[in-house]
Amino acid sequence: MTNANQVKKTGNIRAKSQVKILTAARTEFVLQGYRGATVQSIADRAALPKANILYYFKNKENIYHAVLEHTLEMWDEGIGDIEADQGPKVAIEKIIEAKVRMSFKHPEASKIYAMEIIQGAQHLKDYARTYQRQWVREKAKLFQQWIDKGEMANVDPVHLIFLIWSATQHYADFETQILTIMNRADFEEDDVEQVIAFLCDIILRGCGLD
Amino acid sequence: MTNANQVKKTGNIRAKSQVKILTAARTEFVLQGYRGATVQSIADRAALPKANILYYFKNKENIYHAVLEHTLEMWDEGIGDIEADQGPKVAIEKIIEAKVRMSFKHPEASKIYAMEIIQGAQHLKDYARTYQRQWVREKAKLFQQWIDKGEMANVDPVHLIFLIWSATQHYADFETQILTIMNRADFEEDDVEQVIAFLCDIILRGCGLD
DNA sequence: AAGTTACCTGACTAAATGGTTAACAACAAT
DNA sequence: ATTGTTGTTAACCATTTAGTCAGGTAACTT
Repeated sequence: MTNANQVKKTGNIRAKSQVKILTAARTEFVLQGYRGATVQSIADRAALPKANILYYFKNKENIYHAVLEHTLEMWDEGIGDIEADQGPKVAIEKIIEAKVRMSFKHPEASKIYAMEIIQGAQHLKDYARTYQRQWVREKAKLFQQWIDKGEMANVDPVHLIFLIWSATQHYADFETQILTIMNRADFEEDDVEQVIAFLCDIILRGCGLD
Repeated sequence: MTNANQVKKTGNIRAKSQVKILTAARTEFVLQGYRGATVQSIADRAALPKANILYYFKNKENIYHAVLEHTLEMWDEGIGDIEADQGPKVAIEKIIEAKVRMSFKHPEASKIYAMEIIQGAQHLKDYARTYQRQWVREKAKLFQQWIDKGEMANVDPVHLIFLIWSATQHYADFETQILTIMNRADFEEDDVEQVIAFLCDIILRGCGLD
């Protein structure tokens, strides 16, 4: 067997185990919080002995960091990028759609991130904490240009972004509450489209874009 | 000394200690989560010996329940009630203003509640879990009547309430992130009014109420 | 003054937890 | 076959944690 194959094979075991562990860990961290999730509980959920978990990850904090990192990557990929030439309507629609789809597809990722921020972002490195500042500044600048050109109502662009973020993430983070209020056991396919339609409708009109 | 005075005096010690403990506990629960907050850390923050904490509260779960209950009471008091005869514009303004003020005044309460919901509301009793269903149903009914009378745009009332909740709570729960993005150390008086104005402006217009 | 109640706390314990180690198993390369 | 690498895991340990308890003090009542 070639060296490449060997790397691939061992890499597979490693990768598979890590995915199993991280998946279990993500769930445990959401359900129990950082301190409440024990290495043992993660091991149980992953159906692996505890020592095996600590063979692949030096320690608990490492597991959490890996989960967090994965979450941030997902956020980065999932958030639709917008450009100046497409106009405010398409831009807002793209952001709303991307974020709503992410919320329904990866609620746990959103929850982990939310809990981290709520608790003061103690585990986030500085670059991760300030990363979004640049993102918001850039997008806000675009919105401001559209406002200056009279292409949309004069609303504070930064707060507009907060509004879109909060409204979309809400469906992930407060899943439990929303399902209770809607008297449902689970979300269905239609819900995603309905939420996208609702938010686009009201926010676009709110921006004078109907 | 009369019996009433005795009750008052001892009651004061009890009440004072409990407030001190609950205040410390709330902060610890926010910063460290339920499992991460230790009785010792609460004791340290309250500047009391650990055994004293457990004199006033049977156990850790009891402390948490007391904190949660206090949070729910605050939510109940703080949320402005709306009525049919005032029309949709005033109603929405009242809800937004009440919730934004609460978010800026008691961010910790909002955070505790948010974390509890995110983690699946494991500590909330059934009546607390379903309490808001009735609240939302009632208010949604009002909105629907206004829609039917053509007094506001045809937007889903339930999702409208979710939108208002999420947008307002965001300023409490994601305080850390918002401050980082706005490059600020703290919120100021003006911010509250500005957020209220922004949200009323965009949401009212979104509901066809400008 | 004596008794009763509320309040306070250092010292302790049993259980849980994160992490280590040492021995072993699978397997590929030489 | 031997050697080295990777994966596996039971047993173990030091520390932390929630909660108990016994012995106190202070305040109030009679």
